[in-house]
Amino acid sequence: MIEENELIENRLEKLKTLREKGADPFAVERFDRSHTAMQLLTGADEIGEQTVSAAGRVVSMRPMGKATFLHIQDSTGRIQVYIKADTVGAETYQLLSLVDIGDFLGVEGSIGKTRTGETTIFAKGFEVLSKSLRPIPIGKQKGDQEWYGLQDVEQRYRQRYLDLIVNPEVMDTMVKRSIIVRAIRQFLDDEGFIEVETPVLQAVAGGAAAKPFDTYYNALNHEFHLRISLELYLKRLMVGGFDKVYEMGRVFRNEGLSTRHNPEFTLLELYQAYTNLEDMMDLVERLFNNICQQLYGGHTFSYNGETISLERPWKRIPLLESIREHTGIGPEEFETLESAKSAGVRLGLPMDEENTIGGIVDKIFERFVQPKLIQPVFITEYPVDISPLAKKDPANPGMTRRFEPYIAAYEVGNAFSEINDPLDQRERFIDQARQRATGDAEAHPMDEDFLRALEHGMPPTGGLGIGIDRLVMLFTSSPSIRDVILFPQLKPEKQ
RNA sequence: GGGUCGUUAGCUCAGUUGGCAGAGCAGCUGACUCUUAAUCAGCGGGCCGAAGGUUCGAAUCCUUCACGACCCA
Repeated sequence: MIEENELIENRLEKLKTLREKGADPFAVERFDRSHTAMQLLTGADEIGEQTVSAAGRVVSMRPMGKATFLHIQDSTGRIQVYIKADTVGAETYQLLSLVDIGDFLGVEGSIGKTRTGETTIFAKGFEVLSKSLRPIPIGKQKGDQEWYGLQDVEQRYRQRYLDLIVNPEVMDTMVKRSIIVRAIRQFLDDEGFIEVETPVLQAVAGGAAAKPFDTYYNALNHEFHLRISLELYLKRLMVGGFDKVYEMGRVFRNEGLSTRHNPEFTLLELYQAYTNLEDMMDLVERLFNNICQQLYGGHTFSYNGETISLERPWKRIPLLESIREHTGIGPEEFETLESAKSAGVRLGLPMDEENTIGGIVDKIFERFVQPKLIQPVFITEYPVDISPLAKKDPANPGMTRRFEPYIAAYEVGNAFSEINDPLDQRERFIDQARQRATGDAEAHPMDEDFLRALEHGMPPTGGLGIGIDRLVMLFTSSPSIRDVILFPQLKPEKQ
């Protein structure tokens, strides 16, 4: 449905005329390109006299009577085209008056430079390959400073295709996202990991502290949930005999939206038998350096003006030590719930809803420590009550063998030596059920099927999870998760 | 969930104390055969997010709602 609008009517009229002249743009099926815009711009000298062809969207037009300059844009860049009535013939030239900014044009000609030195296709002919019936809000520079383009963030998200046409940095970020994902797969494949796929629809959604999306499967007459993590199914595979597995997939959490949260996001989880969390730290360091190498050719990159160095080894510091460092409150104050609460109150945090020591520690850390963690650091030793799937630390009562890597104040992962003691795991689930009963909707649900798997025996295993979206934010200096997701969640428009 | 801000032409934005709704870009008509997101002359284009209220008079003030951004929980 196209609403009445003068601009659209004009273009519909032009389309009609093109069709009458036997140049129906929508009848075209293919066009042979010899080069991309970038290849023409960088390789003009080697190309020499030969005839080239290129295609793209018209992004600017400067008609000057019987000659016209325009730019076409493809996924690699923009190149100028010069079309002269004498060269292409008067009849063909007249078709140009039916071309609008936004249309797709195929051009054939020779490459050269204009008087002012811009590399340009001097057209011998052209073809309209598709017509844009709605105006494209392509920006324009007037004088030194005035820019016009697509600014409205809501429209940029709802109509991302326009954003991609108009704002080149969006395409750039998404290409980097692809490079990162590819680097991860390549790295893990080279390390001998097997990529697997596990169910998205789950009867029990576990593996993380989050509320799931609920749905209903008619054929089985049963309620299901969209997964909130990959963890419990991948561990079942460790029971089954995989030594090294990973999955990179979409998970869903029924939570609010923010610059760091989208309800669906991409999670990488991997598990490696016979390794512990020190091995996972080693893997994280190597993986991040590998990504950085592929993106920027070294082990440093810039995040919002800060230079981040991924050089190994990264600093390691226990969670409670990091809190002491930044608040002066020592580990001894977190031994009882009462003193932990009073420490929180002393720091000015509301403590009404907190009912576990781990919860209070988490809150204080997030507020006072996390923002300071710019260079890479592994925070280690997390309290048992907020780590229901991590092995207890025998040397450190109340703590688990767990770490989270932080870079540029981002939590970029979560890893631990996995619990493989089914008796311990059952106790943790029971404890979580107690928290759930007191109103914590995010406490981990009991999962008897998973416990049964553990009871068959799982080797000692190191596990690691990495949020891909935040990783991309980190490596592309993106302030919002919406900048790294092509179609971020929005409320539907009213009809 | 709470707070702050935003929503005006296709796009980017002005709009004074409440007094005829504007500009640039693009669009249309014309001129122009090396322009630099051209230049020159002219012309169109609006449910001012929605609904209610105050007022002689509302884009502007008040209320509610919708959508979005940022901050906080």
